[in-house]
Amino acid sequence: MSVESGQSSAPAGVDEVLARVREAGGRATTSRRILLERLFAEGSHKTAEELAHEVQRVAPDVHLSTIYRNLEELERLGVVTHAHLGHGPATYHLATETHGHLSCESCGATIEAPLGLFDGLAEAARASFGFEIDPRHFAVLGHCAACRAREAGAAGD
Amino acid sequence: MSVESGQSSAPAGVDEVLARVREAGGRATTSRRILLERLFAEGSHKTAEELAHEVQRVAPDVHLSTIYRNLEELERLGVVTHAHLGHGPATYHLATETHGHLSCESCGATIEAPLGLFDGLAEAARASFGFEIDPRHFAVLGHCAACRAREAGAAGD
DNA sequence: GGGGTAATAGGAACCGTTCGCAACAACGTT
DNA sequence: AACGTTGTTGCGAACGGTTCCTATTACCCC
Repeated sequence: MSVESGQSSAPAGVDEVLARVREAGGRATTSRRILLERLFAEGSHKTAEELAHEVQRVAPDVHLSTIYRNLEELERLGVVTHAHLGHGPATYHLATETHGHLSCESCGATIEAPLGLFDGLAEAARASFGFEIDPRHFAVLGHCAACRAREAGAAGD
Repeated sequence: MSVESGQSSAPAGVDEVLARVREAGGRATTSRRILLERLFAEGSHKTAEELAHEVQRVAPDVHLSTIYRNLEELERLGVVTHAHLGHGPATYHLATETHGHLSCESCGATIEAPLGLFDGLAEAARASFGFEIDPRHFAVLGHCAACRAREAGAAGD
């Protein structure tokens, strides 16, 4: 059971995505192009607002709601995914970057973990409940090494 | 490393909790008592709004913000915890009921999983990143057996 | 039972996100 | 290259969930 319904492998560039957008009956608008450029630029886990600011540096009139709408559409096309890393806004990144998330409840740091890390839980959940976990959409919370050290040392807990 | 910091074991009844509230300089108000009665009544994973409705059946003037404030206070005292089971509002339950959560992205069903289920992931995360997971606060999302069967059959995916 | 103060009702404010609408602009057609 | 179609945009209002503010209430200690 692999993930291959509809869109084959994810496109490697802005123009390819825009071509796909047009195939789907959409239009290659400037705001969409600029947003895609930002998404293809390095640095994952950007919130809609961060992306909006980046886009607005180039095209100041692009509205936040446009960012949301475009992200939604790109997600529908399988180009983009979002992840919830804890409280606060969702973060968006290219669907090509596939990984799970570990997010520190103390400092907010996020670890991108290979999906293999979750195999143990995946098997256990499958065996016990027939439940198939997906560690990509919601992060698994906890405490990172640094914060654990700090907390253990300080509180004497 | 067990969980035993601060407050010893959780109290077993409304009055014990109220006693603890008073010890901490708080007051045993009626809204607080009624809320606690609702929390000790069976049925976990209630949202603040659901609890508000239940409380208001007895005391119609209790305001939602009061519910939130009391839940916050009770959480500070270690009596109550909340969990995020996906999108939507947080759910609250007594801190005595300790378990992780598996939540279905398709149907929203929530499985209360014994913490042992997460041992595999816990070890892997510890070994790879020094990260200590906490599966209680945020659910691990995925797809439950029923939805998987339905989706596999229907979509032919 | 009176005084000090924690807690309350009520509502406004907040954040992240979605929606409705009139104006716009991308694209295929001519 | 102008045209019409219609997907898209900007804008603001609305939304759900939660927190904050303020005057008033009611607990509790004495």
